[in-house]
Amino acid sequence: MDACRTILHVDMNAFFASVEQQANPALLGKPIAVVGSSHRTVITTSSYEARAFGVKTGMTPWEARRCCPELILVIGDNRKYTYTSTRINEIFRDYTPEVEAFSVDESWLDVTHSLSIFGSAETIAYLIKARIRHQFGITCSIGIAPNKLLAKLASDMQKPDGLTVIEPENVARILEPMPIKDLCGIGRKMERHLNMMSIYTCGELGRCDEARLSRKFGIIGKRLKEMGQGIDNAPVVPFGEEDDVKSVGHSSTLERDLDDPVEIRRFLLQLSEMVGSRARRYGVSGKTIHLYVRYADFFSSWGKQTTLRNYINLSDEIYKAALSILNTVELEQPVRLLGVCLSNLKHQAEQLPLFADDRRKLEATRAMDSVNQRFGDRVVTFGSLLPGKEKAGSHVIPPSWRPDGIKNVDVL
DNA sequence: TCTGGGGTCCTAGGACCC
DNA sequence: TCTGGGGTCCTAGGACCC
Repeated sequence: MDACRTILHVDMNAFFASVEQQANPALLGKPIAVVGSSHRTVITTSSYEARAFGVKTGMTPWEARRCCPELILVIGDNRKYTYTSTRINEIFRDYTPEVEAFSVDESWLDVTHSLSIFGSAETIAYLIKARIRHQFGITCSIGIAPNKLLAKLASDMQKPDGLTVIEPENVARILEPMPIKDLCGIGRKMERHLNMMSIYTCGELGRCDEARLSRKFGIIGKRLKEMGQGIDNAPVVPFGEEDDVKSVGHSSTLERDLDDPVEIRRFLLQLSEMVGSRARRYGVSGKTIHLYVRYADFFSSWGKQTTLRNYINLSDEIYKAALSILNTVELEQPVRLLGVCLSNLKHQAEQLPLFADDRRKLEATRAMDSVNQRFGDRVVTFGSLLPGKEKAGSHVIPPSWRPDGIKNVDVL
């Protein structure tokens, strides 16, 4: 096998909430939760003070207030989080160029080749913790281990402000009693399936017959056994070397359920414009359009996709394709959520359209994009969006957000 | 006052071609 | 005309992560 590596996993503690508490010292030491502006929002992150009352991610503000009547709700400010996340990742790169952002608040660092410079992985971890605390006033938990899987497991073992080392010789002892769902990649369903096979701990998973796992889970079987043994050869993939983006999508829950076709179409156009402008910024176009609808009852929903002959990324072309899908369906209930996603992507240099009309359309799109990039999304938009009775509520970025440019979106 | 948003990967089944 | 197999592309849906 390959040479022994040393990997750090850095997990920012209650990231969005901690950033807000630093930005407004009146919130320090108080139970707070970060939410979106829509009345249909959920808790994105809560401070440790709030978690002590049982406040959890995904709760509605109403549920959260029931746990914690003093809870302070803060509407998320994405610019603060993306700015802080980007600066923190710059700190990481002072210690190794091999930094992979897993999400807005988690990164892996391969420090194997930095140990001789800084002495030890623990030293690097302490330096990083001190700098983040000094510069941003927030804490993180760091795991140190021979691979990404174990480093992530380690960073979860002490929160907040923890530092946990899993030495190669201790892997088996630590994994033996560890519940399988603590492994990144084993969720609720997988846990249940494994439990039905009498597998509850990583130790049991690691000893399980590979053929038995493969019969049940297919090609994942081998991987599952390895996970139980703490084996993970996945490399840390640094900035700019990731796989190409595979899809670009936006979905949004409406402020109120809609059944007016005109309003539904207007919202669809708005989503198409968001998808299109991001695809153009990435320099990608795609030929599969996916439309997703969730109905008022929350539980029933459907998704349909269509694949075109041509690659597109202009907003009105995306809209047309999404609308053509919508038109094939008789809506059964008012609509709660709409989503549009562009996939089957091609990274391409832009071609000048053949016809003058199309060239003018492209120029108008570029002008619109450049204004929006300077002044924020949707300052300039299509006329039919302007009546804007149904403005989308502002969303807190999903924690899976990564700084632009982390994904490889270069024009070929 | 019920229940967010952005992704990736995998599987199964069907259409179509050679 | 019937039969089978492999490869590719497509749609639909589910599981997982943050």
